[in-house]
Amino acid sequence: MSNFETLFYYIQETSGKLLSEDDKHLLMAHFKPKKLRKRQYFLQEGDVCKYIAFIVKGSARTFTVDDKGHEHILKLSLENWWIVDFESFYLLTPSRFNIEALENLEVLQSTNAQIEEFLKHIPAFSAMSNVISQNNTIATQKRMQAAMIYTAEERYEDLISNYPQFLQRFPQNMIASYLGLSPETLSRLKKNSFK
Amino acid sequence: MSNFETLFYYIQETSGKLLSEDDKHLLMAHFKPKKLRKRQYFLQEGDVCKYIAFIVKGSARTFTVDDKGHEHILKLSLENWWIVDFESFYLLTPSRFNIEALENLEVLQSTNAQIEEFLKHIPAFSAMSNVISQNNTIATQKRMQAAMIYTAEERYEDLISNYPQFLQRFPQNMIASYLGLSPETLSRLKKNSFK
DNA sequence: GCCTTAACTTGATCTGGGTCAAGCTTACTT
DNA sequence: AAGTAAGCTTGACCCAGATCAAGTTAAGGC
Repeated sequence: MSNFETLFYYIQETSGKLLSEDDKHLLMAHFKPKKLRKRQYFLQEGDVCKYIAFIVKGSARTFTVDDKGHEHILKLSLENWWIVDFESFYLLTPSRFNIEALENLEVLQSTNAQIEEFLKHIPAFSAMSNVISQNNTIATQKRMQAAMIYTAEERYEDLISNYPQFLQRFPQNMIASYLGLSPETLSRLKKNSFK
Repeated sequence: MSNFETLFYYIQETSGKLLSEDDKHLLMAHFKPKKLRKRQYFLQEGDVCKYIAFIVKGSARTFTVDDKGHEHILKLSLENWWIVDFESFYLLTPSRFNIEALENLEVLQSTNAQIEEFLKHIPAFSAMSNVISQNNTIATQKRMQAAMIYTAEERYEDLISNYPQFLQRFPQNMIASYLGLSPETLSRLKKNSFK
């Protein structure tokens, strides 16, 4: 499956609508393939996030660095996910986040102006956008709740059942940071859960 | 200003578009005014959230109860906010949340099916919906980040500068729960910040 | 206006998870 | 294949914020 076929398939699956040939040509004209090597940055703190990108292959992390120089991972992303800092992308403000490739990364990227065009002219794209924002609202609410109520151990078990791929694809210290834990705590927690 | 005028004004302000007379009639036909007395529930855990409501007057809290019987407030809502559990509302699943009036509450409520109609037929409504979901995405991302990085004190100061009305309208123990703190901790924290 | 209940404060103590440090393992580099 | 770096584990210690308890203030109900 080519990069674009992956995107087309994703849009149709998510929206429940078909793309016409015209739709596909429009998407192909305005989504640009881009490759990043492991450790390269898709977005750097302080820059405006000009692009939104669809991951065709590889993985990435979105993180901030606090005053003490500690990194905090807010999001881990795999194939068929979007990477972007929405705040910066919509409002054109400098981003507070970094987005870094954790493996060699292949994406299809586009700008805000072009996305507006897609939303206006491609019904499947606009339906997809609604579905995503709906899912997103639900997921963040859940994660919020999880962060408030659950202990470290419960959050780890939650991750295992909701995103088992993460354990294969991301090093443990990244998972720890994503869960808001120190690497040491996650290590100990795993040991105890097998007793 | 009548209940509906408040809603019309809100939609126009948020969307940046005007409502036609037809639009207004459609809204008036399908948003039902409802009053709840202080302590009454708009939504109870386990029920499906059939309505979304626009607060015309009063305030509410969205909270869950954990295994130990402790309440956790996820959201505090005032005039010109919406109350709903999106997950339950969209997916028709039983809600894990309670939504309770903290003051006598006047809302305008509508169902999922009717909202779909508004989105289809009223451009200002659909634009408003996009703006809200955009703001929502940004706000939750910020709150997520805040929860991961900031100390209790920093989160409290953040609340003071972002939502100063909250201090007037909500009792301190509710604010503590919203911030993920025990009432005792918030009390101590306030004392120290005035030293 | 009195009484009950809810909200807030203050102190004493406890604990989950962080921090620091050192050793161990796995995996890229050249 | 050896060398170096990155990731993981384990132990000792520490601290922010929770919990428990008791007293104080404020506010709704009749």
